[in-house]
This record gives sequence, structure tokens and C-alpha cells, in this order.
Amino acid sequence: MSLLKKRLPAEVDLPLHTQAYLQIRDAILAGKLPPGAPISRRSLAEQLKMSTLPVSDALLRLESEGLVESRPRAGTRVKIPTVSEINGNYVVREALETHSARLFAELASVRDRKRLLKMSRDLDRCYLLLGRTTTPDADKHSAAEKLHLEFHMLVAEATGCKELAAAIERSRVLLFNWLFMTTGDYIPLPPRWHGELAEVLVNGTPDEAAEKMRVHVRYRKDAVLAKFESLHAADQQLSKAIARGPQRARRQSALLILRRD
Amino acid sequence: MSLLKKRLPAEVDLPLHTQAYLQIRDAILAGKLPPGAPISRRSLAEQLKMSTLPVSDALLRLESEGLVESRPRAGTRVKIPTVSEINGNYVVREALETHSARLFAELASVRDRKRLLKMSRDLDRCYLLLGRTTTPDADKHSAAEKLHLEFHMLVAEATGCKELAAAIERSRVLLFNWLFMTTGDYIPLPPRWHGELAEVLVNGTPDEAAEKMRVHVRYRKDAVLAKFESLHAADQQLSKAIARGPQRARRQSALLILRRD
DNA sequence: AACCAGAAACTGATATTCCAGTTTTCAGAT
DNA sequence: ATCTGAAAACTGGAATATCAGTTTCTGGTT
Repeated sequence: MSLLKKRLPAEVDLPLHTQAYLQIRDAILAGKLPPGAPISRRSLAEQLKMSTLPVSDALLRLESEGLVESRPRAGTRVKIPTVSEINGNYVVREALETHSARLFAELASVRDRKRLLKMSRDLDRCYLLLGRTTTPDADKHSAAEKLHLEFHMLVAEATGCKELAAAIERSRVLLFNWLFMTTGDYIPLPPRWHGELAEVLVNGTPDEAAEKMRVHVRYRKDAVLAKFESLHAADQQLSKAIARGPQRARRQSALLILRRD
Repeated sequence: MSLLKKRLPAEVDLPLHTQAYLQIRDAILAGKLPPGAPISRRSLAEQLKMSTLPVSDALLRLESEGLVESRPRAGTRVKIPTVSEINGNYVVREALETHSARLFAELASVRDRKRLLKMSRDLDRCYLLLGRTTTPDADKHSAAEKLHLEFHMLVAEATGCKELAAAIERSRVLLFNWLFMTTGDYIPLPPRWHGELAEVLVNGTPDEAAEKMRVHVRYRKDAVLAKFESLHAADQQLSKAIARGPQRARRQSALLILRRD
């Protein structure tokens, strides 16, 4: 049984290494390949019906983007971030998103401002529902995060600067993946959390927008970091073994859900 | 005659594709492969004494970083940026560097603050000398820009966040390369330009540092953009031909200095 | 049981080879 | 001279095969 779809016909005219990149990336982001999961070029090539060469190209690219880590001649796996890397990611994100917010307040179109307000209401409603459910649902959680991503990308794209939007997306993709590691207990957000943010972005001065966004980005940072630290501590020996260790893990842990077909 | 060094012995234990990446990148940044220069995987592989495969891997990586552009089955060349891309690069850089300045003011060590002040004096002196010379010297220009890069990297590294420093370096490397396209007439800087910046970073509040850095980053932006626009306009048909056109250009222009051995 | 060495299995890296698409060249027609 | 079109040259993409390093397995020793 394969974890991946086989050759979407829609992507048929892209180079194989691009198809491989997109499909592996999607599999990781969808949680089919969770952090720590070993990746075999050969079996992946078989599943994707291509040679190992385009798969290697795709993995090289994913590695340079920080989604995957590889040790020469030993193995490749979905990257398990360190606490320091997560912290660094948040720092970069704060830089990019505060600037994005500033530019949005300065030059977003009326149409985009209205769209942002509407999306903020949807998002708040979505999180509210999520907070009420007794049993944590991974799918709903994932859907909410996807909407959250869309919200921030709307802000970035409304600035009209593609490069800024791309940089923010890169930064967010990593965090998006890592959030699945902590899925289970949900970190609650204040009510109207995004509504208030959108309000300031739409009607506030650029400085106010930037500062509001700064608070927004920082809000989850400490909670996420603390959770990662406790996970790493609880699982110290496994974590250490994995740091330089084998590719094919056979044990499960609170931190990792590893699969071996 | 080869443009590239052949296999540095110091890098001998790195994977070949990494060696290729480093050497090609250095060749581009040193101006041996100027923007627009065609890149042949086969001849490059021969020069580097390896097969085309690691060279392809290296070029794929350089492409994802924006230093090189490739059209399937047509050719690869050092990237010629558009005006919009240069503008986007400046936007991202402003976001990263203002945040870097803010963090520096907040938590840089005394040692790093002193080092920054010293370097700012050296840098100002360097630019002063550059402004006085009658004939523009590409080597001196390059040396000054290298020092300039070091200055900003010191600020970034003193924040203690590796990911932020890496993001700033990526962003700056592109501009560094593009600046060589405009070498010839020098855009003068006010005296004590970096001295004043360093002063605020070292002694000012985080907000003051961020705003000072914002002004600093924006200063050259308009001048650089204007120059690029005029170059593109003056060279419109060639520029257009190149946009989708042939790999091996045989003509020279104000914009491009293309080589064919 | 715990341990250790050697064999087997697997891994990523690389060379070689071939293929199909693009560009260039150049002879022949206008 | 200028245009045209077919062939030649070159390009990047991909498959296959092989190599050397790492990890895992296995069976014998203590």
C-alpha cells in the first residue's frame, strides 16, 4: 500500500523531478510522512513510477528548504526540528509578517480589505468550534490551520510583493508541518483573535498594524516552544539516538509516529 | 582555459554536488560568470572533473535560490533579474534587516557593539576613498561591497538567531551579484553613513534602531531601481530577446557582458 | 542473558548512456 | 541581399548500473 498518489495527470507536463517534489511535499504536509519518518529513494521511486534520479533531485530541494534531512549513505527522513530552529523560524516570521502587515495597512485595495475582514470572521468561527469539541480531531485541526495559512497569505499577497509572499509561505510551511507533531492538545486562542487583528490591519495606521501583528505572531511562540521542550525532554534518549542514529525506527513515542511498511 | 578552479583539496570530503554548488556559486559571485552568461552542464562537468549529474544537482539548487535560471532542454544561464524582482528583494530585505536591527539594539553583547562601531568607521573610510577616485575600479568596488556585507552580517549574527542571519545572507547574496551589473558609475553615500547607523544600533532604543535601519535600506533602493529601468529601456529589444530567447548570446550591451570562449 | 564480530541488506552518490526538445547554422531558393 | 527550411549541434531530463559507506541482522562466544 502506498502513501502517495501515483502521477496526477494534471501535472503530466512538468518535469518528473518537479512532480516528485510536489507529491513528496504534499505527503509530508498532509501528515502521511510525519516528522522522523524514513524516506527511501528506491521505494519512493517505485511508488511514483519513476527512477530514483528525479526523486533524489526532489529530496535535495526539500532538504535545502528544511523539510527533510539526509546523511550521506545512511538515510533520509522527514526533519525533526530542534527547539532552537523553531525559535529561529518564529523570529524570521515575525520580521516578515510585521512588515507584511505594515504594507497591507499602507496600500491594500478596498476589495482586499473587505475580503480580509470576512475571512477573519470565518476563521474565528472555525477556531471557536474547534475549542468546543471534547475530542481533538486531527482533520478539523488541519483544516483550521489551512484556513489560518490562507488568512496570512491574503495579507501578504495584498501587499503586491510576490517575493514577500513567497518568503512568508516558505517560513509558514515549516511551522505548518511541525504543528502536527503537537496535535492532540489544542492551544486555545482568545475569541475574536483574528477579527481584532484584521480590524487594525484594515483601519489602523501602518505602525499600529505592524505592532498588532507582532503581538499576534508572538502569542503562540512560547506555548509551542514549551511543548516542544517537554517532548524532547520526556523522550531524551530516543531523541538523542535519532539525532545521529538509525533511519528505520521501530519504536513509537509521544514525539514520533514512525511507520515501516 | 577554465573559469573555475578545479577541485579544491580542502573540500575533498564533501559530496561532489556540494563542491559543484560552492564553486559555481563562487564563480558567479566573483563575476567570472556575469548575469546572462550561458552555463553548459557538460563543459562545467569537464572543468570540474566530475560527471554532469552533480553539476545538475548544483544548478537545481542555485535555481531554487534565484541565482540561475533554466529552461528545460533549451539552456541555463546566470539569472538576469527583472526590476520587479529587485524591488521585491528590497522589500524582503527591509523586513529582515529592520527586525535584525531591533534585536541587535535589544540584546547584542558589549563586545559585538564595540566591534560594530569599529567596523562602521572602516567601512565609511572605504567608501570615502572610493568616492574620491576618478576612474571607477571594479576590484575596489567589490571589496567595499564585501565589507558592507560583513557589516550587516555582524548585526544579524549578534542577534544570536542563526536562521535570521541565514535569511539575510540569502537575500543579500542576490543583490550583491546584481550590483555588479551596474558597476561603472558609483552611487555615492553620505559621509559617516554607517557610523551614524552603528551609533543608533549601539546606543538607541530598539524602535529607533529599526527605523534607522529602515531608512538605511531604503536609501539606495530607488537609485538602483532607476538605473536598472534605464538599462532595460535602453536595451529593450535585446532584453526582450533574452527574456525567452537563446542561450548563447554573441552581442555585448550596456546591460550584459556575455562571454563565449 | 549479554556481547561481539562478520555477513547481509540497504543507503545515497555518481558515472554512463540515451532521449527528446530547442537553437543554430547554412545551403538553396527567391 | 534576404528569406526559408532542413539538418546539425547542443541542451536538460531521465533510466540504468555500480560503488562505497552505514545500518541491521545473525549466529556463535562468553
